[in-house]
Amino acid sequence: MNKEKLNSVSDVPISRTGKPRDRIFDCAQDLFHRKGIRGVGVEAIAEAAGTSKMALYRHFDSKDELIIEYLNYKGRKSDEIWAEIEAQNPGDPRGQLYGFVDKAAIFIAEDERGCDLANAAIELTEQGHPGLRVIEEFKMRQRERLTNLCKAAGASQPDLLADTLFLLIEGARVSRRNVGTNGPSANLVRTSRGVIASFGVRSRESRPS
Amino acid sequence: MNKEKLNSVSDVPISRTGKPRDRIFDCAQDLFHRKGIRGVGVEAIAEAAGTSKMALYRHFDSKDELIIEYLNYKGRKSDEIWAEIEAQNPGDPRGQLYGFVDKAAIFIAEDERGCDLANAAIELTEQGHPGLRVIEEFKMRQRERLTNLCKAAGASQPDLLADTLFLLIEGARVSRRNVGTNGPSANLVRTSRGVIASFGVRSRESRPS
DNA sequence: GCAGGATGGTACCGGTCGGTATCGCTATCT
DNA sequence: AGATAGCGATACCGACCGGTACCATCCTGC
Repeated sequence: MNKEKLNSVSDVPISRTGKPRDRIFDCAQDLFHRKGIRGVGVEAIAEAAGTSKMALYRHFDSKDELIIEYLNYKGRKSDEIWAEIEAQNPGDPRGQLYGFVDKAAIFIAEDERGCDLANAAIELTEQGHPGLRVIEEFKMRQRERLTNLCKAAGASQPDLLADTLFLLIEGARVSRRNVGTNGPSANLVRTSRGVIASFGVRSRESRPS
Repeated sequence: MNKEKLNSVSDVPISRTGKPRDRIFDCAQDLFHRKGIRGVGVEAIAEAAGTSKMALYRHFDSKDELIIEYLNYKGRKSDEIWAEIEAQNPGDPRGQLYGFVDKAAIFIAEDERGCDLANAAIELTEQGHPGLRVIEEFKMRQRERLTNLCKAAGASQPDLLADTLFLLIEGARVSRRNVGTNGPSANLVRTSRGVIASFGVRSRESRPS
């Protein structure tokens, strides 16, 4: 149970410039991601941001507020990716659907920590924690968006296809953490493409075996 | 960040009988499951088991050792379920495959906390923590077992089918926690049966639409 | 019946937790 | 130039963290 020291080389603060509030949040966001919400204390956040605990509490009422902002931030980042996919395949829902899977696979391969929202939900064991609502709402939005995309792509059973893809991606993210890059998550693209095709949605460029 | 009090009604100790070591482990196992590894202190475990911290440290060298034993225990419990499925469908790999999915769905619906091994992997952010090895080995074994089952059932691409099911189930477990019972995890059986069928494995009793 | 080991209780260690009070400094605005 | 507000630092609060020392009791095996 050795607590990891703060002073290790990899723990150099991310942001030493900009307004204190931004620096604090940047560091909080990064530390929450890497060490988990319960694995980081407010003191460590303040120190990483090159400031003091008091300055932190001048901008955030409590650690919980920092957590909520962290969760909303991660949700926003994810929304940006959706917009990006749409921009890359304008007016082409099938392309967007395949693009969504490809993008997810890349993100999963790159980040060993998995989904920050899902991780937070596991750490927030306090019943009725306000963060849980944020997470649930985000995931529901994600599911709905995926369903709409499947509908637009002309899938035979759009709701079922959307949930299948949702589960596959969600599973790949946690599996990436548990079993590593060579585990089942490595097959996310193959398996997703197969499922999409089996629901009657064919991509133009590639055809799954 | 209000720490939940130990004295709440739902926190009555699970086991007050039996040998101290067993009582301690029973309580540790239950508390780890409900509040997460980092959410429970050794003192709380000892208290729940109706004993003292010293007694705990007489049986376990450290909290880490307790964690390792917890992880191994959860792995063993899961192995028992495999044996159960085999016993219920002797010599019938196709039945076992469908039985596996059904069983997984039931477990997911019943337990909102998801997979304890996966949850632990998220909480164990200390790099190279011995528990991570236990988790990885278990998940690898699970994957291999599922692959063998898919082979025996005569699936067209057993490795790919196994990984697809693996990801679906893993995803359903975390989704159950994030979005609740009515989320995508509710469709685990439908979606899994569809995938199994699309790999050329038909069940006798039911035929997915 | 007696010895030895396991048990439970209490107090303690240094350290961290989330959160607060009080400094003196400095940058900005008028 | 003077008022104001944000700032960094330090010390502190009660509580808990993982882990240890010590001691009185109690149950067991011989």
